[in-house]
Amino acid sequence: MLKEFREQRIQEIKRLRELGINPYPYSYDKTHSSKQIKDEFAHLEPGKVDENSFVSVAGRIMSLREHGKSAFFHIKDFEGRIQAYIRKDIVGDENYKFFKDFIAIGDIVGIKGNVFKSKTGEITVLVKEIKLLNKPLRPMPEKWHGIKDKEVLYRQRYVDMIANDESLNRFKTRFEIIRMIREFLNSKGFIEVETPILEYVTGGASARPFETHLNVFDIDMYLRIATELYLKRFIVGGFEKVYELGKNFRNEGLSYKHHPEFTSIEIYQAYADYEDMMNLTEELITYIVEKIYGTTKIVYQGQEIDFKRPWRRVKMRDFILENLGVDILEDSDEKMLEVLRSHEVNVEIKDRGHLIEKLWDLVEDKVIQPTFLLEHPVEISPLAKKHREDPRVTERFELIIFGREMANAFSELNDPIDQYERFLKQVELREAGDEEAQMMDKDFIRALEYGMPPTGGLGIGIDRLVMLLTDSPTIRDVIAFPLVRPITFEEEELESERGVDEK
RNA sequence: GGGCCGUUAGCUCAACAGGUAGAGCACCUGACUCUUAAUCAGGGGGCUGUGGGUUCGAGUCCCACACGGCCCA
Repeated sequence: MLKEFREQRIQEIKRLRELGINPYPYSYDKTHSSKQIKDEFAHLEPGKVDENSFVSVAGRIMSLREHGKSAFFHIKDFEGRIQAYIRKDIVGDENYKFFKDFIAIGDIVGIKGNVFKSKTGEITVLVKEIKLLNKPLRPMPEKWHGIKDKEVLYRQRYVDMIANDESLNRFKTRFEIIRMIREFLNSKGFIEVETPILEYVTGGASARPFETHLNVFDIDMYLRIATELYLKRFIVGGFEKVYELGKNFRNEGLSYKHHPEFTSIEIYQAYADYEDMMNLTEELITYIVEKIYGTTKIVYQGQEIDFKRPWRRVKMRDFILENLGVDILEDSDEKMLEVLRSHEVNVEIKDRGHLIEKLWDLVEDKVIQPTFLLEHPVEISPLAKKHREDPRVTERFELIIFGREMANAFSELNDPIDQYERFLKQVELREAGDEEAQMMDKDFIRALEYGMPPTGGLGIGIDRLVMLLTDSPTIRDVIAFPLVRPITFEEEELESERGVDEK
């Protein structure tokens, strides 16, 4: 069937060429987008053609209703859909025959004409001229159910975006959010910088890195797991407000909230502390939410989330104590282990840091509304400055929304001796088999020895933020081309053609 | 890694208790000058994910594998 369709189309293209029509022309002069037409002519009276109007618009034909000597169709462009109406008495016999013989659903066309409002009140282009801009070889997906097969959605996102408007819109929103973040930070004097993706040692997070090899020096390298340590080198060097928005890589599992290649932003501001970063976080995220929704309230997976400031602040110690009755600062490792076991948590690595992380995992889901979780213990925060009033904890916060970590920030540790000792502890853990423990970065220590001003740093997970703001249940819905288990192109094609194609 | 569910026409989905595989859309032919899930008449399209087994007979039951989804680690 698919093969027949393709054959038919190839024959059609041949006939077009014989008629002197290029099925793949070079450009088209558009005057309007679909949305501009709908906005500009919204005032028209139903049934009347605006003789003074002239528009030229292009897009893909998504539906087609023929009525003998006339036809209605919708074309879809980046901004939406617009209806067009073509009549034999207006375009002439020859052009109408061309339309009937050669124009079909899925084709990309350009149309020129006047604008009118149909009897049913829809803004419509009355076609004077139609030009074929591309003749696809494959059939479009079903017109009102779209594509539901997740495998096709992920492997062939272009088909998803053609068939499902909400998919196209989701990605529009994603890149809109990214643009707004840049807009916001640039307006505050932050400078977007770039740091290496290929690194000799990688750090700034607890994660297993991807390894690769640099032939020219014959050394193994890592893909970065975070941008933190290089951004701080910028601060040492004299930059005061920097950020980097880009991809990080962690060689770990896939889940609804994890993807090995993901996007984050890290922001550093000299002479600021974690309080300042909390304010920045609130301001930045409410700026985006209000710009997209026009209000501070959104609904995520049926749950209302209110970004109205100020957001709740709760200390990690207090929250775990309230919910599990265990004090992560005072109680013994044994007590914590006991609580974990009573919740049937399997603990593989039994150092204090991991026990605290596991305890937090148990209660994380209880935090729905935007909440700053404060003052994480030193053991689990090797890059954060100790709290000015309690050296057992750090000046750190995580932003938690809907049980998910959305952001992580500290008053940055700038004491080189303290940092060195923290790295040593991480190295111990690493040697004890914790593959996610951080690596010693001696050059980073050296940089700190030259002096880094007091600095506030903040990282935000862009994919998770986009999930929240587009009401997407899984991270793969907001990554345009997510990881999928590789099968060869031929296997993929066979899967859809079911062996009908002989080559 | 473990458990559960799924894979049938290009797409979205049916098919009782094991008995010749079906619908809508899409595609092709024809009718129709304000339709919008247009309508009407006709037509083509399937190795039921892959491999094995049970059976006179398997989309359906059993085993293995592949891919996907959900939950757990």
